[in-house]
This record gives sequence, structure tokens and C-alpha cells, in this order.
Amino acid sequence: MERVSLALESYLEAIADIQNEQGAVSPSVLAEKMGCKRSSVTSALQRLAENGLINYHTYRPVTLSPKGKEVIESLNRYHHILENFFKNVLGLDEDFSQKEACRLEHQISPETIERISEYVEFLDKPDAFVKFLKKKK
Amino acid sequence: MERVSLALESYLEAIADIQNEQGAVSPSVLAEKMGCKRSSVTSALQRLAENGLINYHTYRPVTLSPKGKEVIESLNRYHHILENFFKNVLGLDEDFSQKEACRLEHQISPETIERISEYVEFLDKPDAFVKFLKKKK
DNA sequence: TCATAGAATTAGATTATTCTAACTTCATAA
DNA sequence: TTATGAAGTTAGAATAATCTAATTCTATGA
Repeated sequence: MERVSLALESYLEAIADIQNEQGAVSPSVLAEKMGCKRSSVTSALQRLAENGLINYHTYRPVTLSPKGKEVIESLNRYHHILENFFKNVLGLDEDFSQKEACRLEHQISPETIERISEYVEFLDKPDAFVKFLKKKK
Repeated sequence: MERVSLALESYLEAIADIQNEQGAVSPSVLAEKMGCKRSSVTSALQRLAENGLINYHTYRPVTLSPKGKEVIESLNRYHHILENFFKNVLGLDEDFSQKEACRLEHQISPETIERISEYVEFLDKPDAFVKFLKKKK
């Protein structure tokens, strides 16, 4: 997956969210969602377009490119796995889990995510897990 | 704990490492360890000093301030908990666990760290854990 | 004591990100 | 059909982080 900065990845996610919720993505709505100024959005859109992650032409609605969609799919998966782990394994607050996942999904490596995912599945098979724990003893 | 950027936190950790390994900390050694130019080190030292994390006077050896020491203690603890979790719970490679911990220790929140720490302790008490798993079923 | 090599810093440029303020575009209401 | 206000963009500045090149220290050996 094409990785860009945390900042750009966050803009990309906000774009995907808005697209899902309301169809067309405008810089104003994006700025609102990101809690930043419209001019910062323009700058971010330019950089995302340079990276081939969005289709962007001034004064036109923004859409995700195929590459952008791939990134979003990965990030969503990462987010989901992390949030689930924080909430259901560590027992952290739902809201907090969501925010923590938002932050860490940009930093964590694919290997770690896969292992967390496998681990959580493993937890759902208590018998196998009990065996595993006995071995540790 | 006083949080600064990932970049500055990394410089701070390198300073602490060098101090432990060799006593005095010089910009050259720091640059070597960080894989960057000496001029970047000077700039980082200035910013760390502005944040009150180190004692820095040009052409003098660098030392950690009390605030800096606190940050380092937290980071070390975070690192240790994460590395242990990656290696011993997720079963990730030792080297990889170390590097991943290095990256994530700067992003993860105290709450999550505490829960991971508690969780790992919990795992070391298989009886309690088996009960927990039965409840989930 | 003093010249100099190597260490350290400064100067100045670059890139990423954000902001304010100024300007442009566009959709629409009269 | 056009004026206008909101939406969008550009211009220009600031900060963080990094680099190269130039300059300044400083410790040391003659």
C-alpha cells in the first residue's frame, strides 16, 4: 500500500467518509470535518493529487483514485482490527478505542496488524488458547 | 509527561542511550546514532533545550534535565511493555518487536499502555484467564 | 604559544504543514 | 442577464525538520 504522511492519510480518510455519507466531497465540508482552514484543504488536495490518491481539478468535486481506494481499504481494515482489539480485548472505552485506532492505524506495520488479527481470532477459540497458556506455564 | 514531536523524542532517547553507554554526549556521536548530519543535531538540541528537556550550552556536553529524565523513563516503560507484548504475546520476531515498539511508543496513549500491561500480567495467570474466556463464550 | 585539524555551529535552502488575507470563480436571485 | 455572496484558490508567512556549505571553536602537538 502506498503510504503518505499521517496528515495526508487523515485527509484521505475524511474524503472517503464524506463520500460515503453525502456523495460529493467539497473543500468546505472537508475543512469542517478536519477542523482546519479551507486553504489548508486546498494544499492537502494538491499533495494528495500529486501522489495519485485522488482525482482533483480545481472547482470540481473530489473523488478517490483507485490507488486512493486501496489505501482507504487498508486503513479501514487496520482501524477496524485495532479498534476491536482495544475495545473487546483490552476493554477500553468505545470512544477512546475509536480515537486510539485513528491515531495508531497510521503508524502500525502490516505485520503487527496481521498478528493482532490472528491473535483475536485465536482468543475466540478458548480451547486452543487454554492449551497455549498451559505451554507457557 | 511532557510530549514533543516524534523526532525530538527520538533525539532525546538517543541522548539517554549515549549517556548510559559512554557518559558524555557529543553532537557527533548523536548524529552518528541518529543517522543524520551534525547540523540537524544542533537544531534538534536547540529545540530540546527550548522545551526544557536537556541542558545545552554550545560547545558543552549535553545532559538530560529532570523533565527530560521523566520523559525518558516513560518512553522506556512504554517501549518495554510494547516490545514484550509484540514478542511474547503476538509472537513477533525479536528484532521486529524492538523496532515496532520504537515507532509506536511515541504515538500510543498512556491509557492503552496501562491496559496492555495489565493484560499481559493477566495472561500470566492462566486460571484467571480461562475464567475470562469462558465468560466471553 | 600558536597553527591547525576536527568538532560544532551558523547561514541559507528545501519540503511539509498550517495559517491569514487577498483574490477568483460560480451559482443564483432579482 | 448580471451583481453578489459564498466557496475555492492563491499568495505569502510561520514552524518543524532536514540538508549542504561556510564559518567558528577548541584542544593538542610542535
